[in-house]
Amino acid sequence: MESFGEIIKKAREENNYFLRQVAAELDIDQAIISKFERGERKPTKKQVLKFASFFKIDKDKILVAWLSDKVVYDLENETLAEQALKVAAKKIQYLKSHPIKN
Amino acid sequence: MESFGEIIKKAREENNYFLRQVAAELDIDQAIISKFERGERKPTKKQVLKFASFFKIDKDKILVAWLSDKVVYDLENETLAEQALKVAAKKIQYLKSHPIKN
DNA sequence: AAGTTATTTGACTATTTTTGTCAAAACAAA
DNA sequence: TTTGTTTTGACAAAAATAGTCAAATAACTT
Repeated sequence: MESFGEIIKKAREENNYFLRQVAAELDIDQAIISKFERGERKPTKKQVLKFASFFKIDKDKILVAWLSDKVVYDLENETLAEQALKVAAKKIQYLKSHPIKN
Repeated sequence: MESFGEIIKKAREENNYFLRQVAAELDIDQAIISKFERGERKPTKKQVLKFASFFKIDKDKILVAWLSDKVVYDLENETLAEQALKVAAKKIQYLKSHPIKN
């Protein structure tokens, strides 16, 4: 149940990298990575995948962390968050069973 | 499990309004309302509440529809949607039990 | 079918939000 | 203090979202 930021910070520390080094490797400003780690900014999907491949983090794991962070962001400070999640689950279920829309 | 658009379209039709009239009442361009009804655009929270009060729709109901639409939007086309939702639920649960952050 | 009214579409602009860059401040280790 | 790392914040750039409007389309009505 980790956040994206926790995952990449842990990975960075376990692999003994400085922000500067990761920044150079991934070509992302180190200030931004610092913000990612602390959840102050949210990465793009492309950036998420860069981290996954560099640190060899399971793609699904990191994507789930990232996606769920986005959802949490949408719902935080909303008292109806839980209800909304349940309804969202049903809607997604529905969309899955009913093929495409276009 | 309705979407925001379905709710307001139904309300408009049941109350026998033309888009033009709702647009005038709520001071929202009718083209935009047309797009709301068909899910082509997403309203702001303020707009959602305008609709609720004008049509006397239960606030919670319409807000849940709106919030869940947003979540669905975040997750659509993502195969990990269900997993992300579950994790998001846990995270929100956690945030609720653990007071404020600031 | 023609005329009238309602809805939808799309091009355009404006506004807001998000993203990236950079240097300086703050922090940590020695 | 000196050196090295991380964090912060101001700013610019870019992208996403929102609003406006007129014309096209669709739906009624006669």
